[in-house]
Amino acid sequence: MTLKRVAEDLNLSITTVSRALNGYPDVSESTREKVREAAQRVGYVPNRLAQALQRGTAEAVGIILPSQFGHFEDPFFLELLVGVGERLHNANLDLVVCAVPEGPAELDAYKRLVEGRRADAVIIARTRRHDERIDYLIGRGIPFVAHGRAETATPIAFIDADARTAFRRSTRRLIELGHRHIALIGAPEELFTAGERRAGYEDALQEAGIAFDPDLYAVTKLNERGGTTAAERLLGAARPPTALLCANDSIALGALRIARRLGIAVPEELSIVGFDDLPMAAQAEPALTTMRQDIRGAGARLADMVCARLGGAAIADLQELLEAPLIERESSGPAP
Amino acid sequence: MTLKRVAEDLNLSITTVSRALNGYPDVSESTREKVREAAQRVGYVPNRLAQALQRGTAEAVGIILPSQFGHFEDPFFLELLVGVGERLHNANLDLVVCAVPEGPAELDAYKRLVEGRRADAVIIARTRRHDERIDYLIGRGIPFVAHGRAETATPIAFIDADARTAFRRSTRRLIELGHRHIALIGAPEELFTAGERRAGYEDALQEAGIAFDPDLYAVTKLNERGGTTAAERLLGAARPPTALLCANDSIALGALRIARRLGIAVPEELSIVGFDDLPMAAQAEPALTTMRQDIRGAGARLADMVCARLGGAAIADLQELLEAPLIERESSGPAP
DNA sequence: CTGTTAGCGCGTTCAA
DNA sequence: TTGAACGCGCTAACAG
Repeated sequence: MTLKRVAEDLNLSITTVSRALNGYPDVSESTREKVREAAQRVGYVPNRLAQALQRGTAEAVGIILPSQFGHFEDPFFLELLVGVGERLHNANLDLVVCAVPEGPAELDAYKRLVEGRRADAVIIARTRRHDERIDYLIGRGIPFVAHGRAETATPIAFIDADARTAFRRSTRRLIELGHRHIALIGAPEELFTAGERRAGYEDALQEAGIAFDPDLYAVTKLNERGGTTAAERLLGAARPPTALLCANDSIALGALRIARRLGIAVPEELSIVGFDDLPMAAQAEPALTTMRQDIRGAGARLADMVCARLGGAAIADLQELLEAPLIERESSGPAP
Repeated sequence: MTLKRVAEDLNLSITTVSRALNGYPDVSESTREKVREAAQRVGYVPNRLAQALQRGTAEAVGIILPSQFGHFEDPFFLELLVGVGERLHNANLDLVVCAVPEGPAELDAYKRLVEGRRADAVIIARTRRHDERIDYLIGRGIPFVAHGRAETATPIAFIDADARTAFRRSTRRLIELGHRHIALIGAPEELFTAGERRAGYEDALQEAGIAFDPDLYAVTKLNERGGTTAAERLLGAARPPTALLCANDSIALGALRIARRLGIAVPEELSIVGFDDLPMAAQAEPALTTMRQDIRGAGARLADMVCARLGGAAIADLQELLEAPLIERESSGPAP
């Protein structure tokens, strides 16, 4: 059903029908009513593609889902997606999702999205310190907002958890509990957040006069398997740590499993702390101490920010650093 | 960059450029090369909106993400999304995702998607026995494929796990292990799969000459909390079951937690079996016995099926029932 | 208040 | 082998 057919039915011009439906003031009330009624009756719905072409915008925002081969995806993404999606839906914007394998294909997907005019703006997640996606978007002048920060020449719109503060606080708390031998299982160093987490950890150590020990630092992918391998190595050392600070909950859960397998009691002999507060964190045995991030809320804010950006808001007003409070559960306690 | 500008640069007509790029035979090789080179150089990418409008198709498929208020989402969806998304991306189709709260808004979202010509076809998941979304799509003649079956007057394109067979097999196995008191924690009965799961369970009971006992049957939402409340009730009965068959892994994980809290040893005193084989199933303590579903693979097949459907394939050729093999881990064993 | 005209970027007739 | 002209469905400038 098109505007044209509605117009023919009513013996009116296409223009008048369009104006009546779009609430223009210069159309008589009686006509407007007639048009409204007719449109309703025949079930007229505007063709968004045509609208978009005419307006020169896609009325959509894009997001890339980097899929990992052979691995289950991070539940993090689904929450983010739901948060973003619901809010965009209310703003009458479509969400175009591209799932591509992690790697170079990712950037191509962004290009296709924006150069094919399929999306007016994009959202990017899991930012890297030097992020070619961001460089590309800045270079092309495409509006975007990021979940996470990056090292860029010009400022970007972002929302991020203040991981540095959170990790400093958590490390401090562990020190307070008597731990002196605290290991960090960090994220791959190309991720921006990896540096933040490590910095927070080092801040606290320094404040307490504890030297950073490279033997107590490991780096792995942000999934459970990464946690198991890294924890295995750290716990098998001559002087194993009494506490394990993990870059995210998946890693922490992996560490928990290794501890159990090695017969190390948690939290009596070893404290473990995660980050994210995934649903499974509270369900773990023992329940995982972690730092909380409201992922769905962040998604909603990201959607708001995209809208604002499309509306011309300044980047400086679109930068948010969120608290990630420490949730102490059963997996952490006094040093042995 | 538009076709027009490329044409102007080359002193050719828009038509010729279009044809050269789209591989029409009636254009000289030399012209084609020149055009290709120029397009490449200026970075021409066709405007998909314009293409879509012209062709009368959206070159996109839609999918709805039903979000649950106050609950974390089922990881199931993310896997499905990745499977669908990757395959569609390769087919050069966009995936537009709508996240809406579960309920009546869901149907509206579908309407917006297809009536606004934003999607040529849709994918629906978690089908209900009487599914108004399916009725609507059939009524409007919109191509769609479903993950799961439904009771419909006309056949539909679907992919589904053969839960009936899987549940029969699992129940049989438990009987073989000496269990006679087997409880089922089923899904909400409006879901098609709920009936299948229960039927498989009943099939096996009947084969073994065991009467169905309504006191050993509970129904809950497909999440962990549902599992805890249902298991609590079942295990607190006068003659508690020695085995718990759960509609999915989330429920089973909830049941596992309750068993632990009640001091019931698994599998020595109680066997627990799930469905889906989520990543956390293998990580649970004890590792969960479950029935495996390849969700990402199903997503990929769904994408193929949508393409086939859009290409005019018959519905009868687009119906797949997949095995869900029993994966025996540590949470099941001989009856006490 | 309403209609005519033009054009968004593209594919596809029909002529030349 | 190429180009001019038309239309997909819609909104907006300009007349009347």
